[in-house]
Amino acid sequence: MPGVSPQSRTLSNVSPISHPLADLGAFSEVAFLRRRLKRGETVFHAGDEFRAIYAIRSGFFKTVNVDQQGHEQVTGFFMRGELFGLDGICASGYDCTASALEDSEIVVLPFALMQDMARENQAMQRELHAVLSREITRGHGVMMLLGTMGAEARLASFLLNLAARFARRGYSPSDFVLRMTRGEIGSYLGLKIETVSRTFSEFQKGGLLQVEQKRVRIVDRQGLQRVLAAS
Amino acid sequence: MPGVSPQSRTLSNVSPISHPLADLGAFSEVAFLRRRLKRGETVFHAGDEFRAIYAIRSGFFKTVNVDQQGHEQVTGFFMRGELFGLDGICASGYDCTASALEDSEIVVLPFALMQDMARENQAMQRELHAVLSREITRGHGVMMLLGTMGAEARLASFLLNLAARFARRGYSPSDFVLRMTRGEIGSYLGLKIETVSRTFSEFQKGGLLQVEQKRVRIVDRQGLQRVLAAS
DNA sequence: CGTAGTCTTGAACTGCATCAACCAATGTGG
DNA sequence: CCACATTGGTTGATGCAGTTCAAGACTACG
Repeated sequence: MPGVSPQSRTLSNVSPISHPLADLGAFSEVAFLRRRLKRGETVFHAGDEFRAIYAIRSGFFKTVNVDQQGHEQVTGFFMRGELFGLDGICASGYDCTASALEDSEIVVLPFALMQDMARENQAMQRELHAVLSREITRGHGVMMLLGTMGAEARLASFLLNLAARFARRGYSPSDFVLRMTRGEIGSYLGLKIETVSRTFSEFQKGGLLQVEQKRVRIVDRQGLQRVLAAS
Repeated sequence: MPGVSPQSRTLSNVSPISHPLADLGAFSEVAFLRRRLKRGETVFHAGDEFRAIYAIRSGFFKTVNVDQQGHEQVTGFFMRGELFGLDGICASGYDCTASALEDSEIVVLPFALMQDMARENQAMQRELHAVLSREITRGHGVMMLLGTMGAEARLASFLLNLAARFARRGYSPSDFVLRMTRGEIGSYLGLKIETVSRTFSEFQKGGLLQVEQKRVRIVDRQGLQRVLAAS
């Protein structure tokens, strides 16, 4: 923490955040320790002692949970400005493994320090609580997706969610590159890789998407939303 | 808040909490406002302005989320000592509707006050953060269940989870009464009511359970765990 | 340039949903 | 207190969405 004391900082100038996860751009501007990761590197493993949460400055991450039976599932994808590692707070440790899907840079936010800051600064406290509750809400969204939607609706929902998050970062919401594999998408959506692949092809044939490998162009946004509604 | 100032209280004497959601017995002992509800009454609706979180003194609750398409899903069941209403913190409002599954009593914990207390008292802050992150972790568990398990494993997991929570409250972990309907179980587990019913019957025939209406006796706990492992 | 990882597509299978009928428990009004 | 309605639950028959198994194509990276 070179120079400036953490308590003197504030997050009150952070713009109100909408959708799925945090968008705490401001966190990533703060002079905390940074860390660079290459594609495939892990930030922490499930069971590691909890010390910090992480804000993404650049790149793309996934979190993977494993249950007692050894089933693995991707429980989240995170992009620039979003936070991960929020599980495991005050628990025995992280309950997931976080790894980079491309070369990335993150900001390490030691949680003890975050708590100190939250106690000193009400705006900071509110921000922290908002981040946590937003992650709870995101979980509910995934539950609904897995519990009530068919394969087409799941993929459509996933793509529209990605598009919205790219849009808020100033990227094109209709033309982007998927950083994750079909298998990872399937894991997240509770589908097999073949089903994901077939559904992509189907969307392409239906004129909703243009897909070439990892690049996706959303041709008919409304159409995708209709797929959602049709479920 | 009659008499005692909130800042003077502490939660540091609360025993460390394990499993699925909060077990903040201590919260319910505090002299906050209480509220009695009859079976079927709702505590809050999705979209209501967020003001408080709720601790259960007695009874049983469910939370139900609704998405844009109007799909409903039960996202949680909560029993004595557990907290609900954690979503919607610092968001526009609750994202679920909470209602009582039987005549119940809850403690209203105004969140602004909780935040004040958390800023004054580090133990309280830790407790609050633990509760929030535990709810995130619970969400991950449900995602895994919905994303990777078959019907039998889902129901087995559900019953074993209930059993563990009853046990920690001093009730029998092998003989209890379900407070929710088959439909509500199905909604929570991402299954149709007929599948839930059939799976109960199947477990009964297999000698794992004895079921009569809402009363469930777990005859072969190990067997249920084997069902989990078999998935 | 070759090998490993990723993706696509086809064909057959299966687990859960759907549709439908019936039963049991609980509640209501005459 | 009984007749009837309502709600919740069970069970069977059938259908289909998504899985599984299998084979081949494309891509990327050392």
